[in-house]
Amino acid sequence: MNVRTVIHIVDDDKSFRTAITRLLVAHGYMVTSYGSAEEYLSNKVVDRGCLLLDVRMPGISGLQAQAELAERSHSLPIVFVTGHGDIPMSVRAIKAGAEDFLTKPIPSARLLTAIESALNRYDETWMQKRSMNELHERFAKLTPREVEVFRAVVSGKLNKVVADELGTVERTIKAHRHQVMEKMQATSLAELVGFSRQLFQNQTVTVGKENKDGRPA
Amino acid sequence: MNVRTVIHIVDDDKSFRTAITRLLVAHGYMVTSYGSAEEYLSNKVVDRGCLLLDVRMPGISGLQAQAELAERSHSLPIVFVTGHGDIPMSVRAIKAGAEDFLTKPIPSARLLTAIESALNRYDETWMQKRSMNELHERFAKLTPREVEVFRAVVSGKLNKVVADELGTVERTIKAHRHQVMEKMQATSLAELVGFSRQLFQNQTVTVGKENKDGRPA
DNA sequence: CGGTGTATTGCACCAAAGGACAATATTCTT
DNA sequence: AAGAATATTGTCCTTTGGTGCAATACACCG
Repeated sequence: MNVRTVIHIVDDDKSFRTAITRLLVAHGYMVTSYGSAEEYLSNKVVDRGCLLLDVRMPGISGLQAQAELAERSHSLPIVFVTGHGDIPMSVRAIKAGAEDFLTKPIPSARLLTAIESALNRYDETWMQKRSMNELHERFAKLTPREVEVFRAVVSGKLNKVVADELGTVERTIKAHRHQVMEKMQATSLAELVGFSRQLFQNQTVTVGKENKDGRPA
Repeated sequence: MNVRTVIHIVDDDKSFRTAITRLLVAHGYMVTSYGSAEEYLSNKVVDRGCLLLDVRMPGISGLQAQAELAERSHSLPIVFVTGHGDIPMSVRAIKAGAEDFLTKPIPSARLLTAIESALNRYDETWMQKRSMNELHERFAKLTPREVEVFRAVVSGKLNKVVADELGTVERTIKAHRHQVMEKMQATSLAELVGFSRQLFQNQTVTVGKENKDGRPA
């Protein structure tokens, strides 16, 4: 079984959907189309692909749909397509992560390259996502106590220090630490730290001495 | 001495520069203006600030200037400002990292919020950049051999394994490792790994077993 | 109540990392 | 040639980390 690649068209203009579908099918893509954002949103997409999204539609607009999908951490890259776009609209869409913003009439070549680009992004993103999911699953198996130890350990604290902080003894920390390594499937501390960075990329490290005035040299 | 915040205006329209300068000065900003991209590019900017860049100008265009500045890892966020913009242009600018893309005539409030937003981004970025520079400076002090050891160590290898790989003995690796910790100013392996991630964020970790078909479940 | 999972801890032992003190060899610079 | 930086290695000792084996305690579930 091969990977299905599906282009999803969401546009209230039936003739547009038909035309684009024909074009894309002719180029070997599998296509599904929807007459409204609501219709698309009610489905859950799992295939590799991208989304051709009209901005102006009755009901939920394209931009609203984009926001909605972002909350769901939707994985499909979005190519906006519109007949009546303006610059602020395009700026907003791109800032919100859209892959491209095309105006009708759309030259076929332009559309196809946008789709290719979107699919490339999909592929790039996908591995990372799956990797992240995997890590989250492992992390979810940790007990609360183990989570505490995990965080302490990847921040470079010695076992005995962690023991003090958690009000216990070193031997106990060793036990938890062992469980953490086991459950996270880490083979070294370095790897565990790597996992931690992936999981909580927020905890950015800032290095270096402060300037007195907070300015660059 | 306080932090200087300077807004740089690059526009070939003198009257526009004057008007905007007046507006911004009235709002407490320090302003410098340039009649062409070349003029701006020949200066080197060090202050906190942002750049108001016209897209269409004689000589180097705003978009070209953006590309040029990107190569220099220019730190100032760019707000594009134009009288004759179109959607593809705005998409390109935003994709290339511009903070915003405004069309003349620009409502004052719109411009001011864009600038505020740009300055916020500047502040966010700045700490990271300085942190990164600091790390690069430290890293630059490592000898070639130490770099090898550094890379091996943060990948979780045991000293003796590293020794084998580099054709030497464990004691030697310990010596280099010590130097690495010293020069990178790391107080723990975890921290060193963190530094490594920052320096070479490329080396993304991918976790989990491959699906046979490479697709999500 | 008995089983399971979690948290805890002790003891002993081994492996790995790191520091102290020291030495040798090479290369490059002044 | 003298001096500095680099790369190398040795021995000895300490600290840390990791494991095996085992036991205690608590909470929750059927």
